Amino acid sequence: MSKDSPNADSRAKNVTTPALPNNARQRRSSDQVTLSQVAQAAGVSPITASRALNYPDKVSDSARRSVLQAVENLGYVPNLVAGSLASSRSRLIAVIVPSLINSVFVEVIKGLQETLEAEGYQILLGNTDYDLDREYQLVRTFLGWSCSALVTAGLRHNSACHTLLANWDHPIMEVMELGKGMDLNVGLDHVAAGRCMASHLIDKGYRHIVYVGARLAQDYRASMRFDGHKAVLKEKGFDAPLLELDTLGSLQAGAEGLAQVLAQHPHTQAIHFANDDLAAGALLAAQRQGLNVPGDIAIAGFNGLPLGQQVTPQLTTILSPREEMGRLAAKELIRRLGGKNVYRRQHDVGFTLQIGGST
Amino acid sequence: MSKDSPNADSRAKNVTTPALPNNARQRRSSDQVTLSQVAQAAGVSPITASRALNYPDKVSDSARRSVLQAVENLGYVPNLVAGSLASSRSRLIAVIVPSLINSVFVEVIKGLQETLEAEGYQILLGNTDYDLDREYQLVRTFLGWSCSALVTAGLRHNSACHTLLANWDHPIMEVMELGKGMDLNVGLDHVAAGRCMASHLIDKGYRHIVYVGARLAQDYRASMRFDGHKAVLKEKGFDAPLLELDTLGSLQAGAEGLAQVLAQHPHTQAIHFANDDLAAGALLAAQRQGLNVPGDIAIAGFNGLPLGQQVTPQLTTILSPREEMGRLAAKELIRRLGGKNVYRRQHDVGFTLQIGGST
DNA sequence: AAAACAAATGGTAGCGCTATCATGACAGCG
DNA sequence: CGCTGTCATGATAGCGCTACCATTTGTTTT
Repeated sequence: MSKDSPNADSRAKNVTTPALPNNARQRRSSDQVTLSQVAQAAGVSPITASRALNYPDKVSDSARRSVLQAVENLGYVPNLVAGSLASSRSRLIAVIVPSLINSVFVEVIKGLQETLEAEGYQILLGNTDYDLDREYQLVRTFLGWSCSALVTAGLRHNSACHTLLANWDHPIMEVMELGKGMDLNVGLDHVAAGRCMASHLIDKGYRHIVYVGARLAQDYRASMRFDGHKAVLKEKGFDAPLLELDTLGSLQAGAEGLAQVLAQHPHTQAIHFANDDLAAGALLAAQRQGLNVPGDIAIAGFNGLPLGQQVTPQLTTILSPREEMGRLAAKELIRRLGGKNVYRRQHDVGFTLQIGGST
Repeated sequence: MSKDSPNADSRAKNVTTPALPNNARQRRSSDQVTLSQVAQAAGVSPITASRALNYPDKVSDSARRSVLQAVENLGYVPNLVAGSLASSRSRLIAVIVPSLINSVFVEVIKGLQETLEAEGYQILLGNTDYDLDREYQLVRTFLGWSCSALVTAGLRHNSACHTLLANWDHPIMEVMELGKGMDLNVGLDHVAAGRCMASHLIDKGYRHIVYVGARLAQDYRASMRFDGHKAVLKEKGFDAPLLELDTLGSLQAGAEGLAQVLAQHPHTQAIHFANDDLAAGALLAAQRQGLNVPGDIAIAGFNGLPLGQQVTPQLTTILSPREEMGRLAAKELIRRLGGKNVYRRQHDVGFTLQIGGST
């Protein structure tokens, strides 16, 4: 076949192509209904259709009605990606927690979620597994989604993350612990909580008290509680031994912690556990071994998990308002996102010493 | 001042303005670094910069290096919204669960999350509170984000939701229960699980067995387990009374359930609880009341929560592989998203009867 | 040596929506 | 009656990125 005599097909191409100024390409992947189609069906312009959906009182009743009708008829689903790009507002809230195993964070998420979802925000969830570099990566990704705000557990970040967030011009909410954060902060004073429980144990007459935590470098809030605990004991002139477990907090680990304390510190009268999972695990293990709680050994926890309230004797613990923390954080964010003035950047949700029969 | 003799300033304006064809508006809200700036700094075209980041082996080593360097220098954070709009791929996975209070769903999320995040997907989290209309709303919203896939707990949806999903051309993963779903499915057979536990109780010699659940209309999987339970009891010629609590499953509710069963069915020998929270609550309550388990009353649960393993006697339960369910669901989704063939749409993760001392 | 091919890069045109400005209609007012 | 102000609507031009094609250069094949 000579190249001078192209076949009909290629000639057809050569003839039709110049008709269009450039080759008109087709990129639309799906057959998704667009706002323009809705607008056309409703007999209005695309921008009016947009307004009818986003600012209903900016359009006439008739326009609004016909747009909504068209949406219904065509089964239109707004493309939020396009909307966000155009408006640089996404109604996404990034939530970054260090763990999903630990029910404490889940309860905070729950509080956040119910409040934010009611206001039409969606949650983008990230889990750092207690790794600050991972946190940085997640923050980067989430900023890329033009999130309306970011919630993160804790006040500690690596320097890259800090820089990134400091230059970000949206609300940042740091939850769990109380302190001077980057922007907004809702939490409780963990050092004070540790002091509170230590004081309680001393008031009860215990002198040989061991603090048991798990992976304190990661769960640094537990280590802040230990700081408070230690300070009180030092003030009273007592030793403050620490036992650190290598496994993450769980019932199983609590049983292990009890065994180690009994082995290493046989005179121990009371154990102050970093959380209720550990404490309840120790309490149940003590019972299996026939130890009397608090007679042989007193046990205290932290968090006020339901489990601790149901065991016998009831676990002495410090009740932290976790869902409330989430809800308050969400409310404050919403205030801020609504352009309201923020009077306080720091919110102390407090805690309650709950004295059970275990001490 | 006559209007014919404008001052120098306004004349300057009048002179400069016509130079631009139309008034050049400025929309860029933030001073965010864009890919074009990165490209310029790297001395390549924007599209090459894009490729360097998204398809590193499609560009030369030198180009890749200089782009990455420029990214670093300028602190560029990719705008994922823009990228998603252009490519209609978002690397977002919608995850819709009925509850965050129930730790079972959280564990599934955990399994999903760790697997998906490792592959660079982000989770958009939604909570229906067991409301199918709410589910529909969430699905609509999430489809608007051009999610890469959607994970939802359960096979039941309202008709609008069903239609919407049926016309959606991305993978859909329905988890928790096993059955013919819309697309992919990873779960376990709840009827069989109910049968399994009922058979165990009968084998143990119990005849008067009550099933206790909470809000079965919502937690319909618990009611499927009851169906299995009932079927077995009927086959053996026994009655299968059901007690339905009005509060959601919790330790507290379990204690309440025990009290009601003892009041309404005094001859009851065994209680088959819909889940471990209820069962453990009842077990702990029984102990507080001085009842012997299983002597006075046998107690069984479902899920295999750690709590049930730590109480004495250990709770007889059915172990459901929840994190595994999440991980498997995520893996199958990733296979599918990677364009791999799917050999099986249904995956049975199974369950294990775990016999403790409580029956 | 010419032709065919692959690899690297770039120009262009959107993705679907909304911010911005412009316009036309209509009321109020001196 | 013209002037200003409000309201509803529309035309236009991006948001920042990537798909698509075209082009260039270097490498292999016949």
